[in-house]
Amino acid sequence: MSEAGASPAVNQSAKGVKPMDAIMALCKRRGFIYQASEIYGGINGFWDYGPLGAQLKKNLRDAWWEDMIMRPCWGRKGPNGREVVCVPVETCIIQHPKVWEASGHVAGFNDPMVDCKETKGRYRYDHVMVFVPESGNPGDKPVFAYVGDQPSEAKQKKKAEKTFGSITSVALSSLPKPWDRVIAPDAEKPGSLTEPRMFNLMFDTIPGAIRDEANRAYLRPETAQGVFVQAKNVWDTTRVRVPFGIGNTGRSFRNEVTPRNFTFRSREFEQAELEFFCHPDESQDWYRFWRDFRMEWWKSIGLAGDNLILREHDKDELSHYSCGTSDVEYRFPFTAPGFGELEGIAHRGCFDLTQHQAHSKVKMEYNDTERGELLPNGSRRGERYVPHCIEPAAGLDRGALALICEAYTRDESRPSPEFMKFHPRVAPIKAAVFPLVNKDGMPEMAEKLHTELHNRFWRLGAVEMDEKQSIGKRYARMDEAGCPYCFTIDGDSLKDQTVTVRDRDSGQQSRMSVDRVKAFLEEKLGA
RNA sequence: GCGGGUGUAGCUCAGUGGUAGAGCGUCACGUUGCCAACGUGAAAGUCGACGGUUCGAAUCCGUUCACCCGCUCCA
Repeated sequence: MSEAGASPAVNQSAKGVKPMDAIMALCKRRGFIYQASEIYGGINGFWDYGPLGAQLKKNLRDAWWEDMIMRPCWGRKGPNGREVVCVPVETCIIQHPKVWEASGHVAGFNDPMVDCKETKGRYRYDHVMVFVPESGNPGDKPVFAYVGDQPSEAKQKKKAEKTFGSITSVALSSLPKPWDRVIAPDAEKPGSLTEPRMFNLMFDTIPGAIRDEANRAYLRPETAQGVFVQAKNVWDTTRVRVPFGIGNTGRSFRNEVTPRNFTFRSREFEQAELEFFCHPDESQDWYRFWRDFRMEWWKSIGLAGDNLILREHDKDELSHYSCGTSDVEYRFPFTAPGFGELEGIAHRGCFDLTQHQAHSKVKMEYNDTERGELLPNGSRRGERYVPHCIEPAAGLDRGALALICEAYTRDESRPSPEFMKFHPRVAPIKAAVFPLVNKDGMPEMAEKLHTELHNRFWRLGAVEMDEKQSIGKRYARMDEAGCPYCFTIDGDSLKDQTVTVRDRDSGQQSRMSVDRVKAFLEEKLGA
């Protein structure tokens, strides 16, 4: 999952932006999100979920698991005309350090690095050399940076000789800053190199009782690599056939330079990633398939308005190995009028498996017995290849935050102006039961209904009973928690066994037989 | 990383050197017959933390932590 950040405004004014302060206050007040270690003053970049937030996030995670692993894409067929097959794994936060060397994450961890703003290249500071005129004085002409033994060396040398004639090379570190006349290795314009910086983007730790630097390991910065290093085991041991997906969810850790924007950029966060493996020839079809489905999925759980967009990366934004990447982006109050990434869907080609094959010396080729030459006996010879991979990688904390922001609604005309309009599927409290008045047999009948509903729906979320204070306050409390349906037992209920159901969003009430309540909720909750 | 702002009860905030406050929420009792109703009462804060000045600090000074906003950054 990349970090594209907010994209530019697209014809949207900032008006109608919800107040982030009020959303954060509600999150605290109602127990959605607390600051981590709050009693000690908090810790930068870490957040905890309270009871409602934990259930909300669980519902989001469950929805992902159900719709991506258990019944992928709601049972629809993939571009190959067959049902989509996905299996789960659960891999460790700490992997062998070589995993992160192969993935490219470790590069630049221990050494000062310079970045190129133009090409997005990153170089070890002490590896960057510069061609300068032999006289030592380039005047107002640019000088040419390169990295030894890289293609950039010959290219830059040619340009430098054309500019200065006889040249010599010096270390970048010997040049005075700012380097506004330095043309970076693969860049066109001068001045694109940043100051050298130490990057400490992965958290590290030292497994083993004796503290020994040689044992240094890292907390994973993404769950995806756990899938790649086990992909061969999965296709060797589980009878899954390409094309198929492997899902992995869990915590990841990044030492973000600037944690910001509530939980949006946290140092500890949870991902839900799918790596979908397919034949190279089919990869473009699968890429489009997953991109479109993931957008549709986020809409289905309540991000249905124009605050959600699918943004295809420009060519110059793509990683060098990717031939397509899209982001599902949400217009958060703090990114408006721009957007922030919820999920990246990347065509990763065979980059990751090839990298691990090279570093581990373990063949990552898949033997596809549905392909290859047809033999006289009717079977196939089989085709061996490194599968290509489509990666829909979602951030669950960002997803939960988007659900919260989208749900937050203020309507001054309502008795309870502030309420959370969660989609029933993700709402942490699914239903509540109230005795209109706490006497005359109403509490007993309410308790009976509450028990019945709880026994039926506890797997999905809370079913609450509230008999305290006035009926209006109880409705308001449930509105703020985002509970979609409240059932009230009144005097008539005891006579004719009916109850009223109140719809959170409209405030409308209707009466139904108490026997029908369970079926009503089953339908509304899709249970 | 730079600049600005904020930090006092669960939430929103008042309190500029002399007894720690309000509204809302929460809880209890009573009342209450469908939308944050009413009455009475209660609980709840080492004033972000540490240090300094002072007879005395929520208040002044220094340091620090956290959050928000704008730049920067985001392998």
